[in-house]
Amino acid sequence: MADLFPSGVVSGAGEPSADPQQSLAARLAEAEAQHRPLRIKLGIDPTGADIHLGHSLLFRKLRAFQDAGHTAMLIIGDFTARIGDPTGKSATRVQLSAEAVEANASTYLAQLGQGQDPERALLDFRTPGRLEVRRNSEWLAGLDLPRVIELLGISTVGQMLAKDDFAKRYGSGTPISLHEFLYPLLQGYDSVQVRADVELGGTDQKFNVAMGRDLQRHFGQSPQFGLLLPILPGLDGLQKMSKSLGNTVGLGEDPISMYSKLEKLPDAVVDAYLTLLTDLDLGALPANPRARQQAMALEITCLRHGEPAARQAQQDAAALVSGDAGPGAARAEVPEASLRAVRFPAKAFYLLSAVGICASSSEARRQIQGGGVRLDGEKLLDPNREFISATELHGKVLQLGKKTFRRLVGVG
RNA sequence: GGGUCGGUGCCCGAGUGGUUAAUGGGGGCGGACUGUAAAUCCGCUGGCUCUGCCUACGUUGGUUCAAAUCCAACCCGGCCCA
Repeated sequence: MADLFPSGVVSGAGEPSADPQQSLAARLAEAEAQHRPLRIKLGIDPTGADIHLGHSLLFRKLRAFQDAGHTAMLIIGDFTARIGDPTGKSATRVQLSAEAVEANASTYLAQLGQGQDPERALLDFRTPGRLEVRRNSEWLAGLDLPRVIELLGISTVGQMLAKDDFAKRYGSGTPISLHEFLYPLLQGYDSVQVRADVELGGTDQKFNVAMGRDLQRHFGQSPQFGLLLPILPGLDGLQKMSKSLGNTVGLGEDPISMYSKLEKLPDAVVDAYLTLLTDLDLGALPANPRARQQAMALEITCLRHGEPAARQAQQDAAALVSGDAGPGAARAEVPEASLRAVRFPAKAFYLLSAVGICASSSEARRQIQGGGVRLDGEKLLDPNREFISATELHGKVLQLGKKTFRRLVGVG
């Protein structure tokens, strides 16, 4: 069975026992004795549409529990998402509509492998009893004031201010809205509702997970075990992987972009990726940093897209960047960009933005002037260079910097 | 509710009537170097099919030939008091 607690990956939250692994083991033994599967809670926040590698680490673990015969309780935080996330910088954030949340939720499930080939799916959607998907609006939307007050009474301001995020903001004079205090409580209440035995989360979730334990105790349940996984560093190697930081690799990304992002991951975090996202044996891998990096990129791409696609991506990525980008790039698989929306005659800087390589035509102009743009391997230096028709550009590869490529395709 | 300080570009943060898309730092992007890395050095970092034209310093209105800079009201926040 897949290891439920690989070394260095597990830490407990609020367990009396000094050894977290031991108390998880106790939990498992207890389930065994009672002939019942453990209920493993994992909450997801359907605020964005994409799942990235940082999330997938949690799902991998959840899957391991499923494979060991336990029940995954996937909680979609549709209610909490609608109000807003307190850990964000701006307290007032866009309130998502119910429809938007629902749309995100189904995109999530699709990415997790709902209705897909079970081999490639992140979670086991098929085996009966292995997965329950719940939305927390089921029990949160109807909470009445007396119950809310009861929840509020379980914690104290002091406890709330002990939470890292709150402590920082309070200390620095950044506003904290009262309703933000409700978050940990509501999230904890989810644990009560689903009678979670174990809650999975990143180490940054320690506070919330511990709160869940308090609430469960308050409501007469035996408190869940918090299984806290390390936070995956982002592509910058410094901060956590997070969409708002723009340092993510999305599970939905094509093999090439996935591979090429990963192969230039900072050395310092390559091993973290290997341990957290793959089952490879570190000792068996090449010691050379570059080779190791590539092995990691290949394996992760492989897990998601299958070996043939991953190998192809590796080759293509090499071809794209190798000095003679021209012929190499012409063969390699490059995302296509339609010229349909481009109005001809088109000046170079306009083309870049119209095709979506640059965010704006002004930026495109700057990039060209800065020498960062190539057309079929040839440096494009005049932002005002005019192209008269789509046929002139059809099939050519437009390149920005070292990693952005688009094959231009004309109409028809 | 009262007092007080403050709201500047992705972030932090200068600027307090007049050669301005607005000093500086961070981040980001591009170039050189390299291992498609790190470190280092250099450039760029509002928008627009752009030799010019737009829109920008919480919001709205006002005073000025001229405001991010002065005035008023409003909105939002920190701190202190109640």
